[in-house]
Amino acid sequence: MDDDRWVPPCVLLAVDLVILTLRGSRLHVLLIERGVEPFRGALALPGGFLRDQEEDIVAAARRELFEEAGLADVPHLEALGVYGEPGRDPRGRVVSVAYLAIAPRLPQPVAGTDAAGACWRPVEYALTASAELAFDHSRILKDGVERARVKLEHSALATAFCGETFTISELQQVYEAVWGVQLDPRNFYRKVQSARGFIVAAGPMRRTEGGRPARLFKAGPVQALYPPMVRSAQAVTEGPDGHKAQVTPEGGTAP
Amino acid sequence: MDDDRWVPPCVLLAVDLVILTLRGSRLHVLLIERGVEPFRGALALPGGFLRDQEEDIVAAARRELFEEAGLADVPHLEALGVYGEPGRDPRGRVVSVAYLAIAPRLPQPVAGTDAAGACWRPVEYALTASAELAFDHSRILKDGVERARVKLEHSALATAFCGETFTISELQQVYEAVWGVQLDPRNFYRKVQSARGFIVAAGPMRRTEGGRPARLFKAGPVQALYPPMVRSAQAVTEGPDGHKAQVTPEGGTAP
DNA sequence: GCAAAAGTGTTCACAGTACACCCATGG
DNA sequence: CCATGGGTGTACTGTGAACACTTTTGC
Repeated sequence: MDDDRWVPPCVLLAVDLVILTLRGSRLHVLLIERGVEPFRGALALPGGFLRDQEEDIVAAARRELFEEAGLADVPHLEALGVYGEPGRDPRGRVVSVAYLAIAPRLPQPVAGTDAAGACWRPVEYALTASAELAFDHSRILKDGVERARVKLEHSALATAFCGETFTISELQQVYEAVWGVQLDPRNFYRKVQSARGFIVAAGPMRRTEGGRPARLFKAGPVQALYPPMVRSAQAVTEGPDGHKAQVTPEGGTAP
Repeated sequence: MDDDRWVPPCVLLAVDLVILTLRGSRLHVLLIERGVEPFRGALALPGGFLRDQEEDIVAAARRELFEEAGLADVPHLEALGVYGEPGRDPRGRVVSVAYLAIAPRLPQPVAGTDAAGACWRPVEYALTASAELAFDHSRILKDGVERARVKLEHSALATAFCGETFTISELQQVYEAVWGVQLDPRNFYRKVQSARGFIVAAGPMRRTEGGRPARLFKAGPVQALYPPMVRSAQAVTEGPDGHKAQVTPEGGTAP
């Protein structure tokens, strides 16, 4: 790879964060308004450079999250990918490591030193052309949302969107918001309980808001879901004109 | 993220490659024997540093693959992850981007400039303690193999292990080798054909080696498989004492 | 009682498995 | 004719979707 004289080139290492949360049954992403060039004034994912040579990459991600949006204690950061094409950043060769996190109702973020403002935006809005994020952040966000959708099927991630304890219908709202579909409450009820170790009863307590009180659950011990929560069938989505349409994997309408 | 005086730190960017292929119905990985320090003489995944500031990361991966093992034309490199803990490389702060590739019977690799030798090793062997790869390459290889297993379920990746055209039982051998299980040929035959766009007939030609000639197929147009090839059931694996045992997702034995 | 949400039971269709059986070739 | 692997038909079984129905609360 190198002879003794040749010295490998350096690159600037950055982190970017896709932080997703649920607000009012819609999926939101944390964005900041950039306070410095380049892309000053544009919306972007929170992130920034490594502070020094020794800083761990995940640690840098947590630090930036705190500095730019005042958020601490975000539970789990999952590596999403690397974005390092030459030319993606006008400041030079910047390679960015993207992380994905998911959390229950997070507090209103506060603007930090390099960010003129931090805010939650619905992901559909953030992905429209009118929002146009800085750098290649639209791409990163798109990858992050897709990753979240897939993870919901095979991992116990959905409970991370909820609070300490939750009802089954609250958990259902997570799936509906992230997947953008409607699910049958009765079948969801059983399906989620049949996944062994996914959720466990949290005391005989009950909480209410409307009809019959619901049992409370908390996240179970397992990470990998079996059987998985499959997304293809049973999924019913709102059509543009308000009626319901079957979602098929091909994207067409089922016969 | 930075004030005007502060300059972000540089890191050395490397690439590592997990190249998988099938040899004699077993899954093999491409390894090199390191010809330079550190870890001189140890086995490692092929890889190396970016050549210059402007080089694309995937391009660097392809270049290293050619330089270290003489392999060109490896079809598709998929980003596997980033490995960048401080201390993973004694030469300084090295952040490595790992790629995964999968290919049909690749030629015998040739040793390159920095590699004393390049060779195919069965993955079970490469993952044992006795093989002990350099750096954190055991971890990367483990992640790569697991990724390949999962991708076989949901994507048309398996055809990439085969040649231009292949029979259905050849395709089955791919699944059996990567998953480490045995499948029922009759059911596999139909299942693989029911996944729309996965494989398409390749002419009325037939090829033979034993019994009745088999139809030839080639890779179809789709990337995502529907329905997916599920791995859980129907999977029968050889027990240590030779008899067959049911594989359950929990790893236990089915009742 | 009525509305609303939680939770249960039951039916039906279909997908996955197992396996009997037929087909096409080489020796 | 037999061995070998390719390919088809079919019965059984479990899971998911659909939906009727009961339970428990507030008003």
